[in-house]
Amino acid sequence: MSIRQDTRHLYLQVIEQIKRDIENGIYLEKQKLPSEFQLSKSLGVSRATLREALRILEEDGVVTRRHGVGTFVNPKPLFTSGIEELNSVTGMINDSGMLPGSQYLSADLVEATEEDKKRFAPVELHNIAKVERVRTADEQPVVFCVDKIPEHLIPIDHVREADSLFSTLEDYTGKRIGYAVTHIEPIGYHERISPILNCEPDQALLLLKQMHYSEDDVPMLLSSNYFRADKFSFHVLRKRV
Amino acid sequence: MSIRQDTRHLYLQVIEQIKRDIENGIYLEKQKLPSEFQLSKSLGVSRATLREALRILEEDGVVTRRHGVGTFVNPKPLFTSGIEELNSVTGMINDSGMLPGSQYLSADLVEATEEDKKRFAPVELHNIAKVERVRTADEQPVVFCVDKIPEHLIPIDHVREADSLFSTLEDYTGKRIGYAVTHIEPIGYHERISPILNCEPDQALLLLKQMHYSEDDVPMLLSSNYFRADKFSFHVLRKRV
DNA sequence: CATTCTTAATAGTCTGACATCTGACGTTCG
DNA sequence: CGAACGTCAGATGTCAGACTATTAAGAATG
Repeated sequence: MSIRQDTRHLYLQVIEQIKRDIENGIYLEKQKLPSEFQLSKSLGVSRATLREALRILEEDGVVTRRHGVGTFVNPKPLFTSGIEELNSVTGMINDSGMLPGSQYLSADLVEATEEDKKRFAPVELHNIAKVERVRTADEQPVVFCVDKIPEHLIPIDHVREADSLFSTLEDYTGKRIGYAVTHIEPIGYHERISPILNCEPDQALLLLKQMHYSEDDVPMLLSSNYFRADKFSFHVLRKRV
Repeated sequence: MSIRQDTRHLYLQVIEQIKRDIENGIYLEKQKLPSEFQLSKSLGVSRATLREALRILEEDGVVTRRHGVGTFVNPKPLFTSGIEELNSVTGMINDSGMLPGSQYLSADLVEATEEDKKRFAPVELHNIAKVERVRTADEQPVVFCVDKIPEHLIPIDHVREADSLFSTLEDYTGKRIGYAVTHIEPIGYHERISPILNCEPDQALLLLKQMHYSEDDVPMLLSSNYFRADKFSFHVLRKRV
């Protein structure tokens, strides 16, 4: 038994607790939450702290607050797991109820190109591990992946054994991947990749070229994923600003 | 002189004020903001209110807060105007410093398909205006658009004259488009559209199929935009959840 | 010189109070 | 009877001040 299980800030824990409670059906959609006074008592935090948590939840669209009325649980988003939610390819295949797999085409230590260096800046790098894989769902090839990882982050031997590069990288470095800047590009036909994915000539691919960063903004992984558009569909909630 | 200029909640005004100050260079990138105590004094609000504002700014990635150290202005938006920011095609072309234009191919009142009805649900519709246009930037064709608008929202005559369907629709209905659910799809070669956009056979297109909603969630416009991928680039900040 | 201690500054949290808004109910008056 | 108004309770919004936890940097120590 540790003295202190959770050293993170209180308001973050409160956010998670409330999200959990909504998830678990303790607070129902469209229903009013207990008043701030009651909630702060039952959560064991001050009203000020609770309010910071509720602000964020409101900002995230989880709840709606109305002055003089109360705080209400928003109906579930219809549009979850859009493209703005970052997930590993393994995770995406898992989520669709299929069995993820990998076929290694190559895994080499190569010299970083100028573009690589620019992308990974300000981290200095000379050699990078370049991994080419075909990702499969129920044995069928669906994604072609080119991943580049700075040499010092993970030994190349580990890379070869990994099924999910994502979690291997996280386990090994102890850092969690927090976000990725992703460029979206359509590919009509790719001389090399399309045949590998068993694509008909008219089957287009969607290329997501992503620079992954740790939660503290350290560049960790540059990957180019070519998705068969008939196997994956992406959507996004675009908001007017 | 009104009794009261701004009836919105204080913390919202504080957020805007701080954003303005950052915009205007009063607070510089990477620099530390004044302490919460000082800031609350200079803004004339309580520390609690200021903190709610700072929380949101942190959540939005505008600032970073470090316990015991201070609040810092984040270096800035490498990632602005990603795909999650909804903008009309006219707006996008404008933003890139080019002259937007439209070429009408057709504008007819047609019967809604079953799929249309499903998309626009729960609004009931029978006939919809279907508009096909080629959007140009500096006279060059860059986007092919198919827009569908429920008949009752806007007379078809108005549609034909409109350069920006987006703003015409907003002006006419008095409702502002708030967001759009967008499906992302790569198109390799389109028999009809590719030639219209003067595309080489290997030039892929990016199709954004969007259902636009007003701020109060009323479906207003269904549009399919085929972008020349060499003329537009989209990116998105994907966050781990 | 390296390590530890002290201290100042700052964000995090708590308490209790008052202000303002909303919705519901009851009263008044035409 | 019905519409307008008044009142009130309960909720979120805002405030002031105090205390805690964390960090960084300088001082003291070995």
